[in-house]
Amino acid sequence: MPKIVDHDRYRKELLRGCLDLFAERGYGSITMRQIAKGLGVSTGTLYHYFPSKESIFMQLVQELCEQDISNFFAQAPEAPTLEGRLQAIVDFVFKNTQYYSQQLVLWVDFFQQTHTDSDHDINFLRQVWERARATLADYLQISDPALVDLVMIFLDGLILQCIYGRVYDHVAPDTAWFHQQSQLMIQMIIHYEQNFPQLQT
Amino acid sequence: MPKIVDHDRYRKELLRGCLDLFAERGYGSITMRQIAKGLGVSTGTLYHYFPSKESIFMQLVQELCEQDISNFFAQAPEAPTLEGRLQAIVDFVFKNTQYYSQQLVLWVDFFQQTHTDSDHDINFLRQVWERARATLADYLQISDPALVDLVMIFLDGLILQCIYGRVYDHVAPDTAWFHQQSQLMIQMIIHYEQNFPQLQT
Amino acid sequence: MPKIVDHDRYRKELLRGCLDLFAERGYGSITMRQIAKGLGVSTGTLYHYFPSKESIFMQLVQELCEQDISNFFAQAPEAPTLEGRLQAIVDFVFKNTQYYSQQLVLWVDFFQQTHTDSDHDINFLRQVWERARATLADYLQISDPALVDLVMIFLDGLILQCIYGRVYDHVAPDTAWFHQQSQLMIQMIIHYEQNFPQLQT
Amino acid sequence: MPKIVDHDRYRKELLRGCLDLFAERGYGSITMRQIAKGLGVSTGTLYHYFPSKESIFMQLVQELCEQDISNFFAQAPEAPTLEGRLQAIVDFVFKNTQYYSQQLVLWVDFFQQTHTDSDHDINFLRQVWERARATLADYLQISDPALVDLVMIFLDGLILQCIYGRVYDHVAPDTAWFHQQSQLMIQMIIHYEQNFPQLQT
DNA sequence: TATGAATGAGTATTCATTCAT
DNA sequence: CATGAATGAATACTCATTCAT
Repeated sequence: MPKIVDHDRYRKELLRGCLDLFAERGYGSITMRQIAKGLGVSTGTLYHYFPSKESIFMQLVQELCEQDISNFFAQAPEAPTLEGRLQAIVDFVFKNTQYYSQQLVLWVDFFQQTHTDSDHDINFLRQVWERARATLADYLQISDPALVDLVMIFLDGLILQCIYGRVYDHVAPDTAWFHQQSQLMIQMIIHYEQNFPQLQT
Repeated sequence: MPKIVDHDRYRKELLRGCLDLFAERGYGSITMRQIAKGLGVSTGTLYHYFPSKESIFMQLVQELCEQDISNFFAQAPEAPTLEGRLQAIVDFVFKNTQYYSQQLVLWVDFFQQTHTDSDHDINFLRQVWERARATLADYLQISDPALVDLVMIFLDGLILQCIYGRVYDHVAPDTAWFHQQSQLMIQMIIHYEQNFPQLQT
Repeated sequence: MPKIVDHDRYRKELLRGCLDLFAERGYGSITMRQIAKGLGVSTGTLYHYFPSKESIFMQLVQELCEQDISNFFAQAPEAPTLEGRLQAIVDFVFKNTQYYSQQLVLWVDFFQQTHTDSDHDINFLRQVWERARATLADYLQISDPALVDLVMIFLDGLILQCIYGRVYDHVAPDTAWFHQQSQLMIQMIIHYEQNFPQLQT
Repeated sequence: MPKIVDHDRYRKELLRGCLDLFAERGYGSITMRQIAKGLGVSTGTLYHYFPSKESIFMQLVQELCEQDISNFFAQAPEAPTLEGRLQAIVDFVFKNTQYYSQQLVLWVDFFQQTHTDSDHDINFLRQVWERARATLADYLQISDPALVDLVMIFLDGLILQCIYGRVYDHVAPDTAWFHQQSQLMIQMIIHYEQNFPQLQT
């Protein structure tokens, strides 16, 4: 009759709590004690659920990719036009600016980590990444991978500028600026796509 | 005064040597001994020129902003058309992909650092940033700040994708992909600008 | 009372399983989890039967002393001559070289433990030790305690050399060498005893 | 103009200070902080001279073997008869009972360590060990290796009994007992050797 | 009786920093 | 100027032990 705890469930719960912590302090700087404290458990418990700091980090990256990216895209509203769908995505990103800022920081951290330590199982991340791109392509109903990539580039760049903006201004991202840039990009794509129909399905 | 010049000269020399080091291991993970070793000096000497690790980091960010961003844009070739100038910029970024990847990673680190430690003099960075944007606007001869921002967003996103690509594939950025995306973006801008002339000077 | 018997029975069973574990890793290095795993039980169960790690160790030493030393000597064959009896003992030790190597290591560990922690009830060990010596004297039919001690010294030294040998050569103890040394010692004792009859009963 | 310290000299000095510490608490139980404190330095300094705890331990074993065993045997007095030389050795061991007790404990610890961790360079120890035996053979002027081994077995067993004695009685080794056993052994060897002259050079 | 989740002090080791030379 | 020895607090991680189930 052991203490009844759904080990896996609790592990994922803890994992979710780690995003803020890693995003705020970064992989290299945050300590296990800080993580444990942030999660409200002891270091011993943390190690009961995760074998190492690196493992937490890797599992977190994986979990976020899998759960959030596909999940959240599934919740996206239906829209009849490409413009509407692009708008929906941009709105969605805007509503979750902080979340995606954190995730971007996490990914860059991840880049440094893997880049340095060499031997890591990176394949699973690649797959998740591809799935994210496929989901986006699916939702937008764009078959040309180049255009999908362009949208991703734009969204990444947008998030990055928000991060920089937060550093310089210590303010929340500028709504007006965000929408101005989004509209500009959407208009460009729509406008361009009307003259180069091969871009769309 | 000659001594001071030498001292300062050497300091900047050391500083330049730090970019690779910080970019590869990240601010949080690299140690002063590793930096010293990477520069070929003793820790004592390092502390003779810089009061702390944080100081090196901050000075490095500043130095790179001041020197490189504006400097390198000044070296860009003249081009009669907007398309040519955009092309020149994209080519330039492509030729220095590694450098800008490192710098992007450095900036994200910087974000975490300042975000966490609160009290830092960030103003000088803001100014440098504005100067970089102004330089870009100047070179492109675009007066609409929105469009300049869009170009920056695109370039940032592009670099970020290169970083991600390096993680997944362990390869140098894909030349063909890079150019495909660049052309798409440039064509969109050109195409769009021909129908919305208010965008250009 | 049957419950208590079962409890005690199981406790001793677990105890016997601990010898290998303690002997291989040493008291200081082995962990309770390793012991539990080695015994095929949970840490909780281990603590159900033993109040602490130290307790397991002490009980193990006691158990081994009581049970094995006297027990095994009792199983020794009858022999009419001193030479035969010495031979029987040496053969017995040789057949159980591994066991006695482990026990010797255990005793040295015990020495460190008690030596450091000061307050332990060591008296029971002293008694067991005396009983072992008495048993040996009895079996050999030697009344001179000095000669009994000499035999014990020789046996201890022999085991120790086997341990060293195992470290250097990573091989099982050398049978030929073992017998050569035993014969030499036995001959010396016999030879000496014939000229100094006061040594024997 | 660095701080002038003879790195190697100081390292060996620290090493010598470690014998008592390791012998008293054992490799597995002693902590680096305790070692540092016992040596009167900081943990940082300790790690400046030794890369790891294991390294200290291994270097200590090597250092003691090399320096002490051969050194101290060299200081042994000349003696015309085998009896005199055996006496000299026994006296020497007796005078350094504590030292050799510690060393024996150290060796048993070493056995556990190497036995467990598998891959260690043990060869150098084997060589030192052989040198020690050769030195002993040389001094005793005994050419029969079997007899040399017997002496070593006797000495090891003697030390071991002293250790056990210390546990039970909490007293210094019993001088009378030590000499009684020594005399018995010496007489046996002498007596035996007079009838089996092949044992000597 | 048996389990294994939880704890937090403790472990080996690292690190930014200082300072005697 | 330059060195690298010295420091001790901090880090990732472990461990004996407890206790709810």
